[in-house]
Amino acid sequence: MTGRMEDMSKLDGGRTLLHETVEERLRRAEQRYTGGRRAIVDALAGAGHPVSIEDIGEAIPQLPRSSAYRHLVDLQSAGVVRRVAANDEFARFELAEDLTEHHHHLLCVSCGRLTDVTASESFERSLGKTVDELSEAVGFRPHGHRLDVLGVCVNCQ
Amino acid sequence: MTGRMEDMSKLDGGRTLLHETVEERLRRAEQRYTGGRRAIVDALAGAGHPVSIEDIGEAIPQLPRSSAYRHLVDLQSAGVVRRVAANDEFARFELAEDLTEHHHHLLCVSCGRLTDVTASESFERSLGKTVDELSEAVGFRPHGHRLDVLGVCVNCQ
DNA sequence: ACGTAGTCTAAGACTGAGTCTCAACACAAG
DNA sequence: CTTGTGTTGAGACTCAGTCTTAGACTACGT
Repeated sequence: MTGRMEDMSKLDGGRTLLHETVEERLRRAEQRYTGGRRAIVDALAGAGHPVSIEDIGEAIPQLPRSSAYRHLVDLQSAGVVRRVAANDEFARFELAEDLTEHHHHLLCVSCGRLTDVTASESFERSLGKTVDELSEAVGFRPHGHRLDVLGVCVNCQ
Repeated sequence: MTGRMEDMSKLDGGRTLLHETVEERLRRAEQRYTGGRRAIVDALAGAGHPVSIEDIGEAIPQLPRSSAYRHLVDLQSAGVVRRVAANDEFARFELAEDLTEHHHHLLCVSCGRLTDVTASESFERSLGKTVDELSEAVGFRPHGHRLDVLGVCVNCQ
């Protein structure tokens, strides 16, 4: 980061609560909530879909890649960020599920783009039940699940 | 591959049909079904879960990595093999869905291992319906889906 | 204010999974 | 056997992601 980042925390909407929660989690992990980290959280919160390192580089050009990677690791171990595997070679990142709402992904097999979607309550219940059944059968202890729909997005059709 | 591989196609059970289908698909892609490729298909068919390059290297030590990677690319474009993204940095590979049966994965977040599981008919119907609804809402054209349960496997508990 | 101990950052060297190249090889058809 | 096309092994190469290091910042005690 060139110099400082004091103008990074642009006020906006209900984001204050998010930042407080993140700060709290980082503090618990004995980490500081610095400008670079805040900028990444802002980028993730504003995107509405998992973002790649490339996206982050475009959103925050002042932030060196090495710093971005390091921040993402720190944010992950503080439980703020989750790594998402797409089908290409690039990792994507999104805010931890309990900081957003439970959702699934549409994955475009042509351009690799991910889009967030939320399913109905009743489907989620049925899904949860199935997940438990499948896990129990082999002694697996489930922490969560992910459902990705593979296909072609509007732009690529 | 050192020399030839004529002793690679060990007879076994219902695998003959699989090999015929694979051969047909490769021929359609103007590719030959050689010993190295056959060995990879055998390894995938026998594993019961998506395998990493590492796994393939152990199962077929004579096969150089560069050849394994190339074969996997060829098999993918012939529609025989599918690449599976785990949550670690390593790619895994499994036979295309129409060569096995539709299934989902248990993904151990500790060791990265994937296990195949199949869900009930009725759940699959409900899942299919939800997938269609979610896709239609944003003009996405779905080709398929994947459901991964994240958690800790028996060995890692 | 001032030190100072611990944390954070930027820059770039480094690692390694996956790709590419190329010369040698296998097979099919004449 | 020869010629054309597809295949193979070996290793060089790429580049996303990690590690290292020297220097900058922050919190906190005095």
